[in-house]
Amino acid sequence: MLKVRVRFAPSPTGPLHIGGARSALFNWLFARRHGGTFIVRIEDTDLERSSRPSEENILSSLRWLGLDWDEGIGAGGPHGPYRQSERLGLYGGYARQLLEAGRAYYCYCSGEELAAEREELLARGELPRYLGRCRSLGAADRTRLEAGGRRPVIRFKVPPEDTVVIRDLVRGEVSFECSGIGDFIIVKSDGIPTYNFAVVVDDRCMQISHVIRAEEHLSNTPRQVLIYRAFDWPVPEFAHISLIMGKDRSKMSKRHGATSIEQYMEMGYLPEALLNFLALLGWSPGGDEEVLSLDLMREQFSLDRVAKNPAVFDLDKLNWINGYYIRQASLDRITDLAVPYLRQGGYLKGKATPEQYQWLKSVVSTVRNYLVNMSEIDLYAEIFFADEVHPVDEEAR
RNA sequence: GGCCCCUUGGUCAAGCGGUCUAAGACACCGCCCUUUCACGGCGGUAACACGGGUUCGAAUCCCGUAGGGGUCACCA
Repeated sequence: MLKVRVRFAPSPTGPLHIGGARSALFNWLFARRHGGTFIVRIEDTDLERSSRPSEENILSSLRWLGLDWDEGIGAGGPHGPYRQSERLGLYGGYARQLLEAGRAYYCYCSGEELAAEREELLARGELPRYLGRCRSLGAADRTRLEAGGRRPVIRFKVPPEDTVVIRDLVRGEVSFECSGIGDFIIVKSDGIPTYNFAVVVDDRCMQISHVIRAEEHLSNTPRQVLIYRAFDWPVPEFAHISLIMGKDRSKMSKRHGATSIEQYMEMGYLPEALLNFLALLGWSPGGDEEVLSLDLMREQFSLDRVAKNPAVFDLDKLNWINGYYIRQASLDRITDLAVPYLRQGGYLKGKATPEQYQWLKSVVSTVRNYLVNMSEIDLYAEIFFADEVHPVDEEAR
């Protein structure tokens, strides 16, 4: 097998969420399993929605989880920069190549024109897609349109009668007819590449061997393959992992409760428990043992044991795994983890004296069997700290 | 709606044509341990979406149907 190089390439438009963390984990496991390289790249070509705080949240969540990366933001590497907004100068040259080869063209259609075309197609019961009005614009047309103040986008010319077959490592062969794909935009009118173009250029430049990502990208993949073909670049292997869904079987979102890694951290979930749980959501080890450390998982991970069907996020099971890890961890560690919650609850002020710390340890050790996450220590700690105890009845006493 | 993906207990899942009267885990229920609760131990309820094929034989292969999901942006 060729050298394994995989990447986690989030868009910094919000905190790292459960699904993203699982994608990162699978990439990490795959890289570590095969002695490969794990790269973290930031896809921030959407300047409007991207933000530095989101990027920082994603990176710090990744670090908290213990998913370290070999190349990328903060780690450097020979293929940087690893933030797309800092690579903007690079994409233009590739777009020009496509233009010169006749594989792409300038398009001056306005938003209104596009919307009208769209409606017309819909009305006729046809697939809404760009019909290629600007495909054969001459130089004269272009100067005229530009004189009129129009800024063009660059569209990729999709070969009409072609079929794209993707060999996906988890889904098998998936094929798409090009007739269903309109000429899509690769460079926006402000000169910034779109996602479908930037990923391909970057994955090529960074010599990515396996693209492991969420299933929502599956239908984008044929477009990307078309670009690889146009450049005559080797196409990487793909592995599309199913989505994680909420209790109601729709895609996980805020209304399903906590979705960001940061929230779980704040509630007192242990990183290894979260990782263990996430790995089991879509991947199963060969044996019966389900409590697995990162080290064990990296030894056993393989893409052909990744499930095709989407998985429902089951908080009960996460709670069970987390409780299990809390019971297994050393008392010192659990006590340290408990301190911030006790302080927050007002049971502890300032730094604990050695005597207090011993007392805390004994409290933690008697109470830890009850915990599902560390923040719950607050519920059980009161009785140990209150000056007076008020049993509800004789039995409670 | 078009295209694409998916379908084993409430949930995660094993199973990759016979060993399936279908594993394991979570949740639930019961019993044991324990002065109580928790932890732990033991046991139990509970599933191959449906209909056609193929085959001596199908949870496993093929085709439909139904259901769920994703995607169709100058977002990623």
